[in-house]
Amino acid sequence: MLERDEYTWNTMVAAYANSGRFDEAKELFEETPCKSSVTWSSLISGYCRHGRPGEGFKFFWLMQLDGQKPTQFSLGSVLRACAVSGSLQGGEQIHGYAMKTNFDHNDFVVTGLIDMYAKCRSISEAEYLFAMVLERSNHALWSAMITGYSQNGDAYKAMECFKEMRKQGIEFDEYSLPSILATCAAVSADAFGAQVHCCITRSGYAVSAFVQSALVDMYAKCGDLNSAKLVIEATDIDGVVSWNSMIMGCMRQGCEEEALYLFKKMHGRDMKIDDFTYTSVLKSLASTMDLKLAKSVHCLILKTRFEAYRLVSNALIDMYAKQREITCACEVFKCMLEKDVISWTSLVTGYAHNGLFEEALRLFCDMTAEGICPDEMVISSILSASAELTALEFGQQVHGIFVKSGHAISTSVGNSLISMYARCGCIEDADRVFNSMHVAGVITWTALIMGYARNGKAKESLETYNRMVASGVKPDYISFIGLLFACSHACLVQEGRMYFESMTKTYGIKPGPEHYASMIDLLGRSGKLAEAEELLNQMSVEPDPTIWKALLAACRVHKNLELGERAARNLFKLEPMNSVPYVLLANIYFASGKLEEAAKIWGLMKSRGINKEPGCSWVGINGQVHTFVSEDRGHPRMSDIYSKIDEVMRLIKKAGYVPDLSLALHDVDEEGKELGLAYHSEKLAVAFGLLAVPQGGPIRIYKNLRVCGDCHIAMRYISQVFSRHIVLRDSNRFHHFREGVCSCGDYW
DNA sequence: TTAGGGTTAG
Repeated sequence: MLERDEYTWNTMVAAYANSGRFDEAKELFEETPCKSSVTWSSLISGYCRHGRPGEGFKFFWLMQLDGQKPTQFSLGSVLRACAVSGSLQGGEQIHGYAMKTNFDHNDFVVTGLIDMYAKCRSISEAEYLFAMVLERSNHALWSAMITGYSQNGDAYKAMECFKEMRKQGIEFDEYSLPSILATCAAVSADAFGAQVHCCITRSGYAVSAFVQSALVDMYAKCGDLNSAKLVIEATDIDGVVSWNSMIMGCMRQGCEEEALYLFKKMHGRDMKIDDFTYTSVLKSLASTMDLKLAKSVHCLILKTRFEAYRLVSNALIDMYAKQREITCACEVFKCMLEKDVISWTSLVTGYAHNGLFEEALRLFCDMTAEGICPDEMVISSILSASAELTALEFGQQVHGIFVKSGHAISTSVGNSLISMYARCGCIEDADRVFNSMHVAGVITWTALIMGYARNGKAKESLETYNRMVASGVKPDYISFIGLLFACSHACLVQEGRMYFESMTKTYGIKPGPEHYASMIDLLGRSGKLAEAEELLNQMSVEPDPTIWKALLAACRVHKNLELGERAARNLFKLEPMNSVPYVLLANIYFASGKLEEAAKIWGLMKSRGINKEPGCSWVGINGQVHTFVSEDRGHPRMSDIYSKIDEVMRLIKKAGYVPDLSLALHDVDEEGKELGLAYHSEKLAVAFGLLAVPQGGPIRIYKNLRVCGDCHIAMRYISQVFSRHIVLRDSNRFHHFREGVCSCGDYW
């Protein structure tokens, strides 16, 4: 064997270690006859660069045991390893050792320390070290500090630091530029970014791929796609990062087609395509609904083995779920070897997006059982699914899990909690969450406005709106849905008209179908059918089914046959299989004495094979749902329930309740009618609630259809006679019965 | 011969 000098041994160890061939590097290292600090540093640096901080650390301490003194090289390497792996503890240990060995004033080591502290989220430590440096003539030192501020989300300080660096006559370089541009991108500081761009053009750094991609990303994030494109076209560099940023930028601006075109162009040019490219492309595909293209991109991902990247697979799950291909989403999820919280979140949200709320809840349980700690995204998502199912107990448990996780309640979790509690009829809890939040944005306020409206508290809803405006938060499209909903459910005609007008006049928001539906409901039910019709005729878009339904319901109350017929005919066209317009129209005929016409509608309904959805009420107790239909005999405690109903009827009649026999079936005698009413699903549910819910607790009943008028009266009496808070959520709204009074004021 | 700071993504 040829004699090698120390120089050659070291070069060889470094070459193997730096290319990640650790077995060979270690073997050579062992064979090296006189190991110097350079030999050690070469091996340590290799481990630290290649994401193996544990081994880097091990050899660093072995080096000291071997009697070698640390150098700026070995210290720099282990600090980098700590920074990359986020190991603050390890970094602090090295900091202590650097002080002991008098390296704490070495430029290389201090830069490494600043970088390590900043990346370990201890920006004040980094700031302190930076302040302690007397002679700051070093690029890297400034660069580390600027990046530190930037990555810790302090854009202002990053920009100030950049300006101060320039003031002190230190030139920027290709390292400090991408950081400052990323800061501009994060806060959309396009004016500052453009100034930096001018400096770049003059300096010649525009040819650096790092600088170019940071510039493209800055413009793309600030929404200036043209400038971003010009930056790409200005040089011959075909950097994958620049293209990725461009694709993301197009996607964010809603130009998915353009994003996909760029991807095809990359593919056609045989450019490098990476995991970032695929995640951005999949995100674009999620909103295009182009399943064919989606599948071919999926094939490409499989062919190039990019499904091994968790973020790519997560994006695939999300994309398929949004394209309503939940089976494909499940397949991708199942094939993943290592799932993270985002993988689970994507599928949980995907289920909810496809209306599979029970599956979403089940998957969330599987996730916690697997020991995955839920983050705020999945918490928000699962709270919405719980709200959809009015699964209060589940929502409460999720709230508990989140509190236990020790995370502070973020705005998105807070908003979801308010909405969940309000939609489950617990408006007091919604209000409590609202008051505990430090930041209330328009979504937070709107959740509470809508919550009060749903729960029959129109006054509080309007008050909340006024408080929001007074606090300087501008209402949005959805705020007005809540507000007008509140007005319509409390018959506040004056207020409704005023808010509806202010929507366009003060805030420039064009009313949508939801706003019209509330207004027409409000005007119609308060008997102003002509005004309702006028508003309907003014609409610039075609009225949707909700609007016609509101009008038809109003026509039923006010017995307006002509308008009712118009509304019903429109509904027959728009929703041919919906039984509601048939039933309502038949009722209008019936009430106007046109029995033949009524019978015709019933016949029409039958001949078209449309069935009236059977009324059904349910009560959830200890995680179990108890469902009742009218005259149900299927519940295991039926005899107790029927005895309780007899008792209830006896007691509430004594208190003044008179059954409304007009709401009973028409073809039975008086006694039969009364009994029929007594065994409506709502009454069976409340009787069960009285038996099963301990005194003092609210009885929560859910009904798939609107509550029957007689049951509504009975609930009022029951709440008084039995001193119970009864919460009844029907298909339309919440009714809170307390001491003989309903929150809806009997207007519903 | 060994070393410090940089861009894109739910």
